[in-house]
Amino acid sequence: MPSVNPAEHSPSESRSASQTARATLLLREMVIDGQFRPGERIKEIPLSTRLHVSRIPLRLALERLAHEGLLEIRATRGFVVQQFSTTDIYDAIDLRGLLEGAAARLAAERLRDPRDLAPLRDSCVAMEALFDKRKLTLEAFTGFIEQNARFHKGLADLCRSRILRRAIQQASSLPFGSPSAFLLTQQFVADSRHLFLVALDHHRDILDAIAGREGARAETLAREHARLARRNLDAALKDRELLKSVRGGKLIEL
Amino acid sequence: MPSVNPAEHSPSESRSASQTARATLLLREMVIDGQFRPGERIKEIPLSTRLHVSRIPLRLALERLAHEGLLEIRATRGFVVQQFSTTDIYDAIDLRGLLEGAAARLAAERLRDPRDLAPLRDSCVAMEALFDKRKLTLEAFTGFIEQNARFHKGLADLCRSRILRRAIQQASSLPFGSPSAFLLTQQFVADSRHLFLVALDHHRDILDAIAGREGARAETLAREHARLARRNLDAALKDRELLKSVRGGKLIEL
DNA sequence: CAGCCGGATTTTGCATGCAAGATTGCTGCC
DNA sequence: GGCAGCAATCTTGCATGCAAAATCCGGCTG
Repeated sequence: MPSVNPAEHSPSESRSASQTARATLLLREMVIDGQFRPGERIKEIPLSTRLHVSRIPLRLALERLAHEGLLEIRATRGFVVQQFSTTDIYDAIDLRGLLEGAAARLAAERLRDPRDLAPLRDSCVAMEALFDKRKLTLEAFTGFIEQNARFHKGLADLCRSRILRRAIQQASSLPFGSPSAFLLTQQFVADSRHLFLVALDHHRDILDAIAGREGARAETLAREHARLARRNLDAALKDRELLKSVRGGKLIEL
Repeated sequence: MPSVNPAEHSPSESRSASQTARATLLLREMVIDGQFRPGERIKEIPLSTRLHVSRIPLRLALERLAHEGLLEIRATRGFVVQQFSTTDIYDAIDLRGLLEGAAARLAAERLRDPRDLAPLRDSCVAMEALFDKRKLTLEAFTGFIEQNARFHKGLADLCRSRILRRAIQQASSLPFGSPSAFLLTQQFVADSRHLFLVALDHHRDILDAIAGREGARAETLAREHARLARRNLDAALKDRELLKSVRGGKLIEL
């Protein structure tokens, strides 16, 4: 067991939650970590002993991950981990862009009180503060990720559409569909400063468009903003070794 | 069988499939049929005896319907049926329009062999044939629904994006998100002929745009096409009694 | 030598039962 | 009379066990 199995360790951390929640968390990490070969049938009994849960909560966890899109339910019974082509990933990014674009437009159209923009504004201000130092530290890096998530969450909330918010969440839970995808590795830290500055600029523009109730502009900007993730993907794809260290990289078929 | 509970009858029809599949089917119908009050907590044991399945497959069915968006998982344990505002329904329709628009654009952009358009073309031809008679019969009505579904399915397939196809399917499984929503009742038959002719015209235009590789045009057309469903909703909303007879109408909060 | 068929083994689907947690109603105190 | 605390009951979460279905493997036949 070279890269250790988290199930064997630290059972204390996640013991409080339900078995199903634990199994879901652990299993998701295992899948994303590439501990199953794509196409390989996942057998319940060995997995349940490995995760220290019984088969019932394990089954529920498998179902949930299948709904997320990480696993596939084979007609002839059994779960299999999904493999993703680079096209799939591009499509997932564009899908999120499409949905976030719609959210931005709706946010502009349905905005009532400008004070509702506070979460977005705060995120921008906080990000700005992170760039004070000339060099990007690791804390600043993780702080950026955090504020980025906050902005995107705030955008989804602003559209005042449960339906669309739900769709965005589902699209973001898709592998590589998250707004922070491909940013979650330290190797990029050195090159990331520029990217982050551009992203912040995008955020400011989107905020400005919503504040000015310019729906079409907000939509276009948010849609294009998602394509920043493509750049990261392109960078990762250039170096296979790097790709393997990216979260979920082992699920990409080359 | 007008409105009786299907669980009590015809256990023969769905006996072959798995218990979970049966439970999912039956439960979905019960929920859409309004047999639970929105906000009411669904108790597993009485339901399981009523559906003639044990709690394990019932639980799985509940989870699936929750993922579909019909049920909500309450934090303090338990499932509850969702209620939908008219805004929710409008948003669901627009979401499908957004996604189908993207699919139409991709279909135009990624089209290789014009022969791939055959499914869409066939659907249009078949629909046309249904209008031969001056008056719309019930068979023609159901035939229209069928061909409509075929067209929309074909559109999703043409975009060559698993990710987008998946998103469309999820959006369409949302209550009232289906391309045939609000058409599934006979009361509308009389008024529907005009609507159907318009829909067929839209389909032809979308097909034409894709065939001509006019991505932007195809996107706009498909997006607007979804708004036909809004008209049906508006018609249904004018008459409360009518609304209650529409599939899923009892889930709408007024 | 390849393909097919049948039995052994594995694997999943599901029912039952139990224990922990939530809910409700009652009682006693303020 | 209202509220807090407690207890009884109900409800869900989960483990175990069994049966059916699928898979695998070896032998047989063409």
